[in-house]
Amino acid sequence: MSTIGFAPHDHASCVADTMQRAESHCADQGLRLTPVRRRALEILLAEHRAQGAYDLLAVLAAEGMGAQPPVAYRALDFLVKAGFAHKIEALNAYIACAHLGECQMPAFLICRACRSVAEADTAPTRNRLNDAARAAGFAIERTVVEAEGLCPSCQDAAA
Amino acid sequence: MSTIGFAPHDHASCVADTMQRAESHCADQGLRLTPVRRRALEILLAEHRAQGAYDLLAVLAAEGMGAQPPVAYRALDFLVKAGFAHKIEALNAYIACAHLGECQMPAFLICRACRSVAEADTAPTRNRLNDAARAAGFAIERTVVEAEGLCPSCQDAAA
DNA sequence: ATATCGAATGTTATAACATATCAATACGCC
DNA sequence: GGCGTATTGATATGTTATAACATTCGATAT
Ligand SMILES: [Zn+2]
Ligand SMILES: [Zn+2]
Ligand SMILES: [Zn+2]
Ligand SMILES: [Zn+2]
Repeated sequence: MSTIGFAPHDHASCVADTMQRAESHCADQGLRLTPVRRRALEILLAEHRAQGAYDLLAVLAAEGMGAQPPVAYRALDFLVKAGFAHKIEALNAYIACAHLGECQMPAFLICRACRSVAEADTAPTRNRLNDAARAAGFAIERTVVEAEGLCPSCQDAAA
Repeated sequence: MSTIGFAPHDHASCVADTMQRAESHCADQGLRLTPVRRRALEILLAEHRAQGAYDLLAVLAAEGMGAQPPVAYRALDFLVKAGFAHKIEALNAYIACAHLGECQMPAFLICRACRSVAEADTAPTRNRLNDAARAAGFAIERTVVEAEGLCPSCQDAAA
């Protein structure tokens, strides 16, 4: 369990490492990390918070990289499919993956106040859900595990 | 773990029981199950499927119970807060609770083809998430556990 | 009975999130 | 160069959700 997102850390190298790994992953897999996609990933990575598609779009537009919703959604679609980003269903928003591509079944701790997000890998949950699914004859393709609440700093702020 | 929603069952009494329990729960808690709210619950209960707010609204409107979005969203808000319904975040849709108010931490199996939903209570998952949250100093207020895939009949249909 | 207050509803408008469609361009390959 | 595919540009539309304010309803207190 990493709590990156709530804890202070060397964020500059956090970003640099991830971009590096994204580059080489794309090279390996024959994926094209085009300028818009690359910039979209940088924008998501800039903060360990969920950002809406239109937030992303606003930044891209300000930089002259396309001003229509499809630009943002296409980039997000690519990043999600490549495993570089996740959609936070409870917020209809997006966040860069904290483990670049190594996620099996991500779980998120989501602050409702500041939208910061910590990502974990919760294999045990999958087992439990798998039991339930098997009993029901249900074929799981994707799982969503999200916990909403308050992060440490927002708890302090509320006190 | 109940797999109501996928398995055949006496749905008429499933509905009647739930409405009964909703009535008495409201009486106990001083909540008002007004005509619109009652009808909204009946509509959700009619199927063990997720229904969009605008689907619900269409039915209410056809019956002369209000034709504007806030009508549906207010009713849904009441039902969710009372524990009579859940929002399925992965679909932006709503479903009646299968355990009327007895849910601690619901988990859902969601068919992407027919939107039928089975509800389970997964206390063990909570423990795992709680461990993660405690380690991060995060205060969980609500959890979302959803598995998307294919229900038994839609698997058969696809075969 | 009637004034008052809070809850619920009616109504209009708009915000926020997401996709369909088709044309134009860039890229990799032969 | 010529071809097929992936990507981008652009317009329009579809879908989900809330803000804001007026009105009505229901219980309570005088
Ligand atoms: Zn970081
Ligand atoms: Zn926070
Ligand atoms: Zn039933
Ligand atoms: Zn199905």
